[in-house]
Amino acid sequence: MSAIPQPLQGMSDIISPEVEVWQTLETRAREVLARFDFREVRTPIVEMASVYLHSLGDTSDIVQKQMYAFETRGGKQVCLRPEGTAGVMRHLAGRGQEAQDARVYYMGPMFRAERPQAGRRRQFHQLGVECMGPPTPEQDAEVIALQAALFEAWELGPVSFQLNTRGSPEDFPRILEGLRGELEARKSDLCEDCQRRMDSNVLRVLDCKVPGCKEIVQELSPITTWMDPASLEYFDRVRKTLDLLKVPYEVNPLLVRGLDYYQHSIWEVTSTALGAQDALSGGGRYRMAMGKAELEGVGFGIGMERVLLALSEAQQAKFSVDAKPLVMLVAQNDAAREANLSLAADLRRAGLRVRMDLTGKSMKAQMKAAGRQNAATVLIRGEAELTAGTVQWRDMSNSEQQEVTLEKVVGLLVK
RNA sequence: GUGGGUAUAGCUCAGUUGGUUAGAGCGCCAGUUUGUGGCACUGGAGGCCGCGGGUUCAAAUCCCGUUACUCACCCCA
Repeated sequence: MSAIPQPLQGMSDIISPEVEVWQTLETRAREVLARFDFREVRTPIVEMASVYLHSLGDTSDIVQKQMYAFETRGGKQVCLRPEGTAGVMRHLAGRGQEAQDARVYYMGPMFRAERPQAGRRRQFHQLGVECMGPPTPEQDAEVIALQAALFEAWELGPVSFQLNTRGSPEDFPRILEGLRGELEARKSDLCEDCQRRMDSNVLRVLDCKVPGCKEIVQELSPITTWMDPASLEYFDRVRKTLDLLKVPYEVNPLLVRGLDYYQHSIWEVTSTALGAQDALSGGGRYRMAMGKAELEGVGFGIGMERVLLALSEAQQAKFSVDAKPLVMLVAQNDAAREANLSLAADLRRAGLRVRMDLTGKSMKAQMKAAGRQNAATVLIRGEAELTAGTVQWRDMSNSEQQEVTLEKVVGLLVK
């Protein structure tokens, strides 16, 4: 047993019937994305480590300890992508006007070396969207509307859209200073983590789950206190546009997001169907340096594993049963089995899903297999049918059986 | 990186205060008069009880280590 290799920790094979759920989600997503006129971009899974080092913020945990990084034989520092935005920015950087207008999306695996838990894997899959261009509140709202359309297409049930603003980069120092100032007096009442956060990442104090911290946070001034009027005006227009686009949301003044590159609109989608990791998706407007290029855009990433977890069993079953009905060919003897090989070729060419026994099992065993595999139709041939040029057509749902000529079989099955 | 729980047949699990050939259900294979499924009955295959070490006359059962799974923290999708 120990000799058989297992997948790496936090990575797993995705198999039927679950893989059909993935396929359905992906297909529906592509339809929605096309309606908003977004195009797919497929960037490499391995990039130069520098692509992430500078863009995600050097202090984030992702960069500090979660990257699968290694050195190539040529001595290059590379890593498996821990998220999608930076790779897309690497692609767009230096592309001038083309990049200015980009509306792109990606789907695929990301890698972070964390301890796995419910809704968190080391290899996980994200669907991400990046919309470039000048920062307008209307653009932010349109991207949020796209995200809402995705969840609607997936029939995900009730999800909560939570929206907030981080203000402009000019606001940041005032916000951090303001927060630290108000927290300083209460520092000894904060949990250990939050005392550490006061230096490393003050904003994170706002969404601490420890009850004592929550109380303190309630008494703080909202971060909008330290924002420029222009930033507040920006946020108002995002909200107005969302109303016009008929996207329901709620403002959560305590919402913060982990990555440094966000500014102005940030949002999260959560589901009560999930455990501790209840965020299905997170997004926001960002500005990112990539080499000497500076890019700004708005986008979001959706954790596909979490979407699957949030889907009810019933919905998953519904998404799985889209396979075509199965036709099973049953043979009484070798001659019939050989004839069935040709029949199988014809039926498959006609687009039907066909299986047959190739090992010479008894008819009883073949019928049993047909039942187990949920065949809709069984075509049976023995000596009598071979000489007559017919097959026995058995409808497995009601056990009704009749003899039909070979010429008619394809036509009957295809309709 | 930190902490809790779990690890016995393909799957879901029993296994009493350590005791001799390790069990059940489902699934699988074959039969119940030889050209036919789903029900029922009969029989069969399949486990060095995660891996390594220790205690003991004796370990699935007790002790230590290790790996994986799982849940939570940190952090994040």
